[in-house]
Amino acid sequence: MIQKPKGCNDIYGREAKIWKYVESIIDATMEKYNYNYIRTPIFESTELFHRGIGESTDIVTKETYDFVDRGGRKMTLRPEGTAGVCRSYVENKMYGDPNQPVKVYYNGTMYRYERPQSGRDRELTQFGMEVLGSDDPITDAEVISLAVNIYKMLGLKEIKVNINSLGDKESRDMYRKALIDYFKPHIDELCEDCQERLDKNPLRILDCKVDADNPLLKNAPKTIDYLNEESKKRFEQVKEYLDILQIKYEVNPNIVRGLDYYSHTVFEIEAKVKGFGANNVLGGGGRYNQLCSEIGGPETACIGFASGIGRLVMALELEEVPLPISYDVDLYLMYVNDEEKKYALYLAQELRMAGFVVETEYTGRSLKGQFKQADRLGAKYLAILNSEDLNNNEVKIRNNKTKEEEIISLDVLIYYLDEQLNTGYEDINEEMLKDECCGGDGHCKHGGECHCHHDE
RNA sequence: GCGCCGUUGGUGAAGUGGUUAACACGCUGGUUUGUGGCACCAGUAUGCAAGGGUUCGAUUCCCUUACGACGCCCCA
Repeated sequence: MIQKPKGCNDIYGREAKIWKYVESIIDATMEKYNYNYIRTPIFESTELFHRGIGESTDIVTKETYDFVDRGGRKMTLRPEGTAGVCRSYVENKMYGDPNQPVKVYYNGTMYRYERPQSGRDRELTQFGMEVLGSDDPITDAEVISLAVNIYKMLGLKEIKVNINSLGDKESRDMYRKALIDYFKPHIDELCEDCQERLDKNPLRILDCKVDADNPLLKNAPKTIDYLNEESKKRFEQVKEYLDILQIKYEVNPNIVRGLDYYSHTVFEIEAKVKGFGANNVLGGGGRYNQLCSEIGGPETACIGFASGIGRLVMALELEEVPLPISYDVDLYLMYVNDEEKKYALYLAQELRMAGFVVETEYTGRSLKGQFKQADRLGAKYLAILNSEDLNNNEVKIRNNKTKEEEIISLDVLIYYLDEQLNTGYEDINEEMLKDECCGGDGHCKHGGECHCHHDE
């Protein structure tokens, strides 16, 4: 049997419905913040990622999907979205547009050659946004709050925002040196991995799982102490703006982010949901003021954020967030003989064009089988086509909830269904409101007694 | 790149070195000449991930590969 590639997924059924819903919320929220949708290629010149991400980590050397095309060009499936957006900004000379900063968002698949585990696949879908062309801390705050608000709009409650500042390049280099000086005399007290990290990536030591409880880490120099005056002031402003927006955050000096291109603000948003595996970060981002110039453009101050949709969907499921997803069909058309079948085919089209969700029979089931199928589909109404009725220009309609049947004239069928189904929808909406009316504590926001049904 | 555990039908799964691979759900048909969801009856894997090995004989033991799950490294 032909299997899908390792670490890739087929998204279908209920899960696919959730994805579409999540993406619709992302689109709607981005539009409100006036971020414009951007699509860039799924593969780019290998060089873009090498120069953009930096050569220092394992990432570029062994964790990308590289290939040579038929023309001998070195290509790489994009492992992230930021580099492509920056390339596009530079190549299309968007920096020349008087309308600065340029605010864009994307949503697409990324490819990383890694060993799959919980919350980590080889093909993943990320959405993200970038603000290019402003160094004002107000953009840092906007990006962070936009990210948080998308999660909130989706109904996620258990999220935590961690922020930190790496300062400018000068601050960052000083800090890196201070860390190495601090850990070097104590190298034997660190785990094997950390001993290797010391020279390669000392900031990562702070994030080590093995040494997490080592007092050495708690007393290690903090990024914030190594910020120069300007960087410090900048960070304070970001925090002030976040306070104004009432975004809760925690300053976490261990948030370092792995890539070379980050400076100043960096942040991660965690899902604090039970059942998440080792990878519980929904998304993260930060400021990258050097990237555009590194790939050949003008120096451009930028900040961005990216988030994996797979993990997001996982969080929504684990948190059991109620989602407005409908599986039900309005009407299921049943028939037995060929004459009825032809009419069902015709009628289904008419009703669909009139705006109803209509299903009919495709596999020649018995009438009994069709009743069962209608239930599986959650059909609200059944139309039981009968040659005799049809000859009288009528059709038998059954309310599949009350089991009541009525003979309806075909001339008024659309009107009849519209009336019936509209009341049905109102019922559903009222039920949904009830579920959300209190926070689970029994005190109804609308005043009065709470009639919500809570499992606990 | 490293480690650990898995892979039996449409689904959940039991099981064994040896003629017919449990059980349940589902599905299809019948009892019910066009109104089911209950009940009863019947049908439903030429096969136990793939390849190789050990063996008289392997789904069952061993090896390799693929994929899945979880963790490490890394984390964009």
